[in-house]
Amino acid sequence: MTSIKDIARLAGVSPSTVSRVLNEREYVRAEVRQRVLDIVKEKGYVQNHVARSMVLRRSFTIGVVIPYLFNMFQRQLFASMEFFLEQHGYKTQFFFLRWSDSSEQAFLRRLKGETLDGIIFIHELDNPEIYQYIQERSLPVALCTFEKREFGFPAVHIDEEASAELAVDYLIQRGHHSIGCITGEHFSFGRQREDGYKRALAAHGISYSPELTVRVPSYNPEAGRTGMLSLIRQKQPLSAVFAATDELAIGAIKALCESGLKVPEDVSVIGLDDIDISAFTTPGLTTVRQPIFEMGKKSADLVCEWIARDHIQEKVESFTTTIVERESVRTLH
Amino acid sequence: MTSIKDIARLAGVSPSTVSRVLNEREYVRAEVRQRVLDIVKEKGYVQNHVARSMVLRRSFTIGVVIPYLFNMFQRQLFASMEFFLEQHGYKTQFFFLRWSDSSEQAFLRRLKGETLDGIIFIHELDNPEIYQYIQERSLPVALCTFEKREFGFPAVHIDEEASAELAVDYLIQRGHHSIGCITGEHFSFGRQREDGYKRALAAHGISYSPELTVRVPSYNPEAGRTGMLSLIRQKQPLSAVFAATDELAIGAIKALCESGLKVPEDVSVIGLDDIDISAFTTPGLTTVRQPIFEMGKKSADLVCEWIARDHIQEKVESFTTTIVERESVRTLH
DNA sequence: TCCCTAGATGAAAACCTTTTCAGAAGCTAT
DNA sequence: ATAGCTTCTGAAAAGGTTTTCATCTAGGGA
Repeated sequence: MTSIKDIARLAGVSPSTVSRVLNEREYVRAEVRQRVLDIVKEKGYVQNHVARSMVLRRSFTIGVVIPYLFNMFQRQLFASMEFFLEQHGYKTQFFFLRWSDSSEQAFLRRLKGETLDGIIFIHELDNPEIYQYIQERSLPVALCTFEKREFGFPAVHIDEEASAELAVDYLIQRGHHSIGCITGEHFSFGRQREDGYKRALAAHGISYSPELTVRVPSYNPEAGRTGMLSLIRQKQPLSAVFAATDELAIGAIKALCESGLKVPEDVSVIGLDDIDISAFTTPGLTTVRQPIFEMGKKSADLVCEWIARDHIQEKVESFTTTIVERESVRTLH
Repeated sequence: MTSIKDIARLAGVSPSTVSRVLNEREYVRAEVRQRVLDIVKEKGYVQNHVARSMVLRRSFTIGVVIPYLFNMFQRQLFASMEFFLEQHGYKTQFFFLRWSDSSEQAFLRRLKGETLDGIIFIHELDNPEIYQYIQERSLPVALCTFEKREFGFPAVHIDEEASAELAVDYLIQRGHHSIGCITGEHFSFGRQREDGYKRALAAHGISYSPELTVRVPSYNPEAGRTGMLSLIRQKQPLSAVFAATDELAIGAIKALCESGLKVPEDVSVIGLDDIDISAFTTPGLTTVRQPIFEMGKKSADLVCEWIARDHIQEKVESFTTTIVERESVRTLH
C-alpha cells in the first residue's frame, strides 16, 4: 500500500506538504501542488481512513441504530437517511440490535470503542445507560419515530395518537361502529396508537369494548394474521379493523381471506405507515401516510447540523400525516 | 476519553502490560492482571477501535455491497449475513451502490481508503476494475447470487436457469400452455431466468412466442405491474404468467386485479425467490424457494474461512431450489 | 543596506494501540 | 558460584496521518 510518505518521496517534498495538498490547505506553490496531484493520481493513492480518523479524532461516520429484523417502514427510513448522510459527506454505520438486554449492553461497549461523529436511533432502547452515556459524551444524536423527553434529544416523529385517531375517524365517518384494533405490546408507539383508537371512539360516543382490542408480540404480517384470527374468533360483531401498522394490516387481510371473509365487503381494514408494498396488496390498503422520506432526511439534517454548529437548540420535529385512500375500506349505508 | 496509558498509570504498570491483559496474552502475573482488570472495569475503559485497527492493519470489518434500493430478497439475505458475520466476530460495513458508473467509481475509491478484512457482493458490478483491484490486493471476497468465472472468486448462488424452468414446468404440469414471462433487462439472473422459461417450453414442445415475454427496467412490484399490463394488452391468449422475481409477481397480481381478472381463476401467477411477504399476499403466491438464510450464512462462512486460512480453494456453492405451493396457480382441465 | 512580513516548506510531535527486544528476577542444574 | 532457563515487565518503535512550530526565501519599505 502506498502511503503519504511514498508520495512525498516521489514528489521530492515532505509528507506535510502532501497532506496540505490533499486537504486543500493554502500555502503550497501551484507548481508543487500540481506535481503532487499528478503523482497521487498516477499511483492511485487515497488517504488511509483509519489513520486519518485516529489523528483527527473523528471518523466522518454516523451510526444508525435499528432493530435487527427491521420492518419495511424502517427499511425505507434508513435508505432515506443513508442517502442524505452521504450527501452531507458522512458514511453510515449500522447497528442492528436484537431485542434483548445483552444486545443493548454489547452495543454500549461497541459505542465506547468506536469513534462515531454522531448517531441516529430508529429504535427505542430500554436501557437508559446508553442515553446517559451519549449525553455525558455530548455525542450529536437524533431520535427518529420516538422521543425521550427527559434527555432533551432532538427528535423527529409524527403525532402517533392523532394519526391513529385520523384512521379510526375515517372508518367512523364511513359508517363503521364496531371497530377492532390490532396493536403491538412493545414500544411506545404501539400504546399511543391504541390511545388514538380509543380517543376516536370516545369523540364519536362509541363505547369501547376491550374484546375488540388485541395486542400482539410484534408488528409484522404474521402477528397481524394471528391478531385478526383471534378477533374473528371472539363474539362481538365487527365491520372494520384498525391495524397499528401496515404490516399488521397485511397480515389481517390475509387472515380474513383465509376465513372466507372478503375485504372490504365483509370487513374493512385500515393501516398506518403507508409502506411501499401497501399500494400493491389486493385490495390496495387504505392507510395513513407518514412522510418517511422526509423524516429520514430531517433526522440526518439534525445530526449534521449539531455536528457543524457544535450544539443544537432543543428541537422536536413533528410531521403531519394524511389519509391515503385505496380499496380496503367500504362505506356503509 | 481514558486511554490505555491512563489505566497503566493507575495500575502502576506500563501500557504494554495493560495491552497484554486486554488481549489475554500470557506472561502477566495473576495479581497484576486482576488489578488492571479492576481498574478497567471501574473506569469503563474499552479499547479504541480505530487505533487498534491502525496498528493491527485489520479492522474486524467485512464490507457488504448491496444496491441502494435493495429489494426484499436482498434484505433477507443481508440480515442473514450480518447475523453470521457477527457470530464470527466481525462487524459489517454496508456499501449501498446506485446503479451508475460514478457510484462504482466512488465505491472503488472508498474501498482503497478503508481497511476492510473482507468483502461480500450481493450486487453484480459492471466495472471490472473493482474485481481486479480486489484480486491484486488478494482481499478475501465472496459473491452472492451471481458468479464471475474469469476471476475465480468463491460464490454462492442457485442455478437460475433450472429454477425458472422448475417454475414454468410446474405451470405446464398443471395444464397451462400459453404462459407469459415477465423479467428484467438488467443483471445476468434476469436473462438466465428467461432462458429457463424458454427451456421449459421447449422441453414440452410448446412454441415460444416473443410477444409473451416482457422485459422491464427493474425488479420491483411497480415494474411487475406495468409488465403485466402490457402482457394483458397484447393479443395472444394467456392462462399463466411466470414472473422472474416475487416482487414482479406481486405487481403482476395487482395489475390483473385492476384489470378485473382473477388470480388464479382467470390467470395463474408464479414467482421466484420466496420472500417473506409472499406468504401474505392474497392469494398466497406460489413460487420457487431460494434458501435465503442458508445462502447468507454460506457467504459469511466463505469469507471468514478465507481470512482464517489465508487462502481458499476455488469454490462455487450452488443451492437447490424447491417449489412452494400456495394459491396463485390453478390446475386446468 | 537593513529590517520586517508573508509565503512556502520541513521536522517532529501527537493520536492510541501492539509488538519486539532487552533486561530483571527467581529458579534449577552444574 | 556460575550458567542457563522461565516468567514477568518496560522502553521504544511502528502504523499513516495532521498540525504545530521553526526555518528559509523573497520582496517591499525605511
